[in-house]
Amino acid sequence: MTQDLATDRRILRTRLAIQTAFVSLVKEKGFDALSVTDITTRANINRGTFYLHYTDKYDLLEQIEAGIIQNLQGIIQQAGALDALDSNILVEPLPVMVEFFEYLRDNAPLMHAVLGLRGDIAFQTRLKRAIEANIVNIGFFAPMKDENLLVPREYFLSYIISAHLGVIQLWLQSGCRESPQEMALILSRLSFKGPLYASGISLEN
Amino acid sequence: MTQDLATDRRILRTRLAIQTAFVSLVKEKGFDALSVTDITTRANINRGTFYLHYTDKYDLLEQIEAGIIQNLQGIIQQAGALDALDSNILVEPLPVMVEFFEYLRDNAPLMHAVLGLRGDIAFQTRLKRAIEANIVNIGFFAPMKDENLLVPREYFLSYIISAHLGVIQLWLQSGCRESPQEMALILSRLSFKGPLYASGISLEN
DNA sequence: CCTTTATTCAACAATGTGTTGATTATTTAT
DNA sequence: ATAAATAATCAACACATTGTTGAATAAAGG
Repeated sequence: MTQDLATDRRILRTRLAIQTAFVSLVKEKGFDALSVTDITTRANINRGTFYLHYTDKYDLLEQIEAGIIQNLQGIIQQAGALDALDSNILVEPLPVMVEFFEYLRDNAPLMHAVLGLRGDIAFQTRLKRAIEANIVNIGFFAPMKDENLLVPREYFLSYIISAHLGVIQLWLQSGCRESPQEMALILSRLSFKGPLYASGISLEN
Repeated sequence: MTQDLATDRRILRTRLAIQTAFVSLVKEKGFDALSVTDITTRANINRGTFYLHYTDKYDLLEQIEAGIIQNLQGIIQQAGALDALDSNILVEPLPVMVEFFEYLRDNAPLMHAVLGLRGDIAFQTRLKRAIEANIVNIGFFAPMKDENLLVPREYFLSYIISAHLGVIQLWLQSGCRESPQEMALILSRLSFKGPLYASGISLEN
């Protein structure tokens, strides 16, 4: 008698139209400059209909972002801990990283809208937190013992996650020219050997 | 006869009132939710007066950000190239990094408004570009030869600058508990030895 | 003191918001 | 195929914010 939320084709159609219009409008004029009226005009739906699904454009953005985070979490969950560390990591990229980049590439317009120049800083922060929580949860950095730390754990995590996100943003901005494999390898080299080592600078001693 | 732009005390007073009100409002409700009316009410000035100085709240934000970037550029300019690389870097932080953190700490409410959770992603991007342009200009990474690169130059720069910014944001969010010296040292260790090395994980071979 | 000019004030049209109730159209299930 | 359910449309509404105006007032600098 009761049916799933949002299996009604009208609902699916409307939400898709809204989200598609939203993504294209963010690209064109940026999130700030965009109104609910803009979205519904572009989506060819009544303005009132928008409010049947979202409370405002911020709510729309958050729902889109929540979907992305869920998908990325799924990818991370499948990865195991970093227990088989060897120098292969500098030649063959981690499968989980490759999948990550494949997802980003396959959803490039969407990712561009939320992570690009006209994106959302709150999402960036939420994404970092979600990634941190997940990689810590699955014990990805299990080999990391507190007594061995040269720097506080929190700063290490912030450093490496922000670095990855920065590279991802540049990759998206430049049109995803490198393959997911190449990108995963680049990040491995930078993280495992150190950015300055990877840049060819060597420390004496 | 003509005098400097903005030496008139009324102008200085008004702009200061606007910027102070703006910073406190960003902290309270975020940039998005804040109106020109909010700002002028908080600043105790007529709404029309706001428009004598800024075209809208975005213009205000940009002018504030431009000032910050100029100040940070000044700090970088004073630093020399990375030509005296030795292991001291892991014990004594780079003076330029210490100055950087001192500026951030001394302007914490302002920096929080533009870099914090309710901040501006466009500023982040502009800041990264400005830093990149400056450190490249002064030859900070002069020892970095293209033939030695294990990864594309652009990704190396994006990686390391984003990493630094991420650590800075965390530091600001947590209330600047560590001293500028400590922070500079943490970043040196992470960058020169590599984040994973600094975290105590060692690669076999 | 006097000139300059920044600020104030009230008013304006324009645009967007979020909500309403009645109507129409579409979907789902029988 | 048809009926019941419900999503989408439409017009209208009060409300808030915007950006601009011209005239009056206040404060600064020389």
